[in-house]
Amino acid sequence: MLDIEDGPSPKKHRRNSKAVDAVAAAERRKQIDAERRQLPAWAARDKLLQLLQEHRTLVLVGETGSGKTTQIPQLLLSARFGSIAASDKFISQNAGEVGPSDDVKSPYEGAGVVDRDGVFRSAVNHEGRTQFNHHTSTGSDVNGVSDHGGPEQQTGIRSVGGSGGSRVYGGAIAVTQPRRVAAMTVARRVAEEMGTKLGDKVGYAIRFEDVTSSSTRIKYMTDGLLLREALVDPMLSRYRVVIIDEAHERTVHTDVLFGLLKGVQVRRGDDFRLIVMSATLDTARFVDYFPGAVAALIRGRQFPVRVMYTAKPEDNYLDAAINATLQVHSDEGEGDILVFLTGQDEIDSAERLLKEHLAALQGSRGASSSGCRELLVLPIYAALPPEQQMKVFEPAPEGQRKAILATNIAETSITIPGVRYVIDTGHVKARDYNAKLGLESLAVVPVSQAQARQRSGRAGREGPGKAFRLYTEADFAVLEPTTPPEITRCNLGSVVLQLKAMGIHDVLGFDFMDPPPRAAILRSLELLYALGALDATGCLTEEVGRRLSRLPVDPMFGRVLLAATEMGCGQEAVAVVAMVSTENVFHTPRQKEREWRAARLKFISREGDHLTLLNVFRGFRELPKESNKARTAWCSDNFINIRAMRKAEDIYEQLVRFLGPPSPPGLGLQLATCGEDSTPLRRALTAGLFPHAAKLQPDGSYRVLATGRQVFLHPSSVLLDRKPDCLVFNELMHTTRTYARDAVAIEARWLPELAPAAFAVKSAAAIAGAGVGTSGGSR
DNA sequence: GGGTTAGGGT
Repeated sequence: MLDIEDGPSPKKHRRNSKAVDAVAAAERRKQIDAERRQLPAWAARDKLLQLLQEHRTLVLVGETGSGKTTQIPQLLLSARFGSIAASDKFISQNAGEVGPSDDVKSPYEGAGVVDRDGVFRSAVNHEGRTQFNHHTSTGSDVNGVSDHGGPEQQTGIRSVGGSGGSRVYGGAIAVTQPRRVAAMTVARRVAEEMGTKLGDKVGYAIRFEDVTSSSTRIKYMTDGLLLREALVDPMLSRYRVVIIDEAHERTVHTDVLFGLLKGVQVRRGDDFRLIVMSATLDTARFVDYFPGAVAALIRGRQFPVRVMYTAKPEDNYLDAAINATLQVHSDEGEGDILVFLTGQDEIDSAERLLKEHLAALQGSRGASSSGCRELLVLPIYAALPPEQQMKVFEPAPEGQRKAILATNIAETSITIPGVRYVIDTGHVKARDYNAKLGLESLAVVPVSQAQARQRSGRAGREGPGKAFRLYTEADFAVLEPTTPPEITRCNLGSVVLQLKAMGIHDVLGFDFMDPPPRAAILRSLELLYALGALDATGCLTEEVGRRLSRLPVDPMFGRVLLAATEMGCGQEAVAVVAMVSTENVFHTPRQKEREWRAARLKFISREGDHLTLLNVFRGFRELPKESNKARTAWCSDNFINIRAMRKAEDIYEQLVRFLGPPSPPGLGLQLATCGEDSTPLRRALTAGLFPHAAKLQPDGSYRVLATGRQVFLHPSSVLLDRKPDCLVFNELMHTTRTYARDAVAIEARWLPELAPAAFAVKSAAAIAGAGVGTSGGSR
């Protein structure tokens, strides 16, 4: 044991405190060890390993609280899937001590009544023991794992040119997450569980941060980052196992990875293992997609959530939400209320209405009413400044209850402690993309059943909860089962460019799990051709295409950067591109419109939004980087979102690293400055954004030159009261009308000069293999 | 003349 007795006294003292630390650490390890064994994933480990030995793809359903994300990678490592000796201290210490899985299964036995949609309506607790209830579902349950899913398709694996040949592959385990915070926090936890330093055996990598080393065996990372790695290393040769976690979220990145991984599997054969982890039960899609895949279930640990529906449809969900909040507040026991609304505006007005109601109630009851606790109304959405966001995480003061009015940020991205009641309006503001029109839209639509379940589940994180769905059970039944994958409803410019850069020529034939609309792919090919990233045969061009694929920005903005380096305004262009790659720079609360408008005045450039954003960036950069206080105050005073600014700064620095240095990954380009002359910058913007060039019409609207479409300048644009004759804009967004957002004034005569390919008619409609056409024509 | 869900990038 620990020797705390020898040595001279000063040293002894040090050793003593060290020893105390060591004892504390040992205690902590013991506790962590105990916690691990409580996890359903722990109980499942033998079965899981067996499955993984027999199958190259495992589709693992691990419900909330199953411990899949932290435990499965460690399990693989201990079984040498991560090519590390099993002498790993923690594992060897414990490997022999584990009893039969059934021994550790019992603590989770409990009972819950699960209805058809898999949501608890009520639960029966076993006397004195059950705190946790798990979803039960299909099939029998052995050691917490049950095989389910479709018939195995072992024959589906084809070996092409021998499985892997003599290629020696690396042995690390990659675990992808859709969000950076998740990658960081899970890595930290697992490092602690394994008793190693973060960045040693366990690490993480996200866009601006790489906390890994040559000894890293388990690497948590964002899915987008793994996709980036695939660009350089298409066989993902550093990894013996890739785990795609939260696969049910179906991000664009996971969906592209699926297709790539399928190819990797074919080529690497038995040398490679894929685990697709999902929190929802619909594994059939995954099992059908990956040849030879087998599905398994690890039960979760969630408190029961009782789901309630309205008896009749509500004609105004906002009013209904306010009434429901007040009703829960007056009728239900302790616990905070989480209300799902669709957007900032709606949240602002709900907040106002709720407060009015509360004030009226207070008034009618008189100040002496003591039976009624206070209700603290707190908004949360992504654009809210961090200091206001933080308020939802603070526990409500004694005798008060929080009502949190949230967008879907509270569905997955953040977990708010104390929530026992969820109010689901059944609506969400969702982005969609019309490929034929090249038009994004943002509209309030009904949620999917999966989304409704996710929302309800937020009530059962800390104790039994209740979910109030502001629609009828019949209405729930006719909702879409799941939200369509994002890849089927977004602009594919970057995706197509990445695929091309990875040597996938036939993008239309790429094996997507859910193929995007053909029109969306064609449109992206056209755009990339117009930008000069693809040649007439649909192949990546070296001078433009290859370089654009390396830049972590939208291809149009990448083109702006390349042009800017030639036009002597690289510095400014990098700043502008960094700023437009960031959402929500300006905080524009409705109640304080006069204030934020006044604050914005000093940044406004008459030439457009890009130059206005540049002024903001310059202003921010003048503040000392190390003075958080000064920066926070400046942002707060100017109604500017500090998170957005930090992100813009990170992107700025990353882009400078990519563009400037002479050797790879640097492109060795000159980043000169154009000072106060905006012309070079506006010309560079034109060189990349010309597919979005528009001309003023007599009625004050604009006409997009490439498509002939009528659009309106977005009311947030600084050009709204100036209306230049010609402009380029970042994107079109359809809400109440079709709006052009982020516009800059240009000269019409620049267009044929800077974008001859697009503004001279060309017939490239049937270009080899890829159906590349022209983007627009001259007018 | 009038308005922006949430994520993510070697």
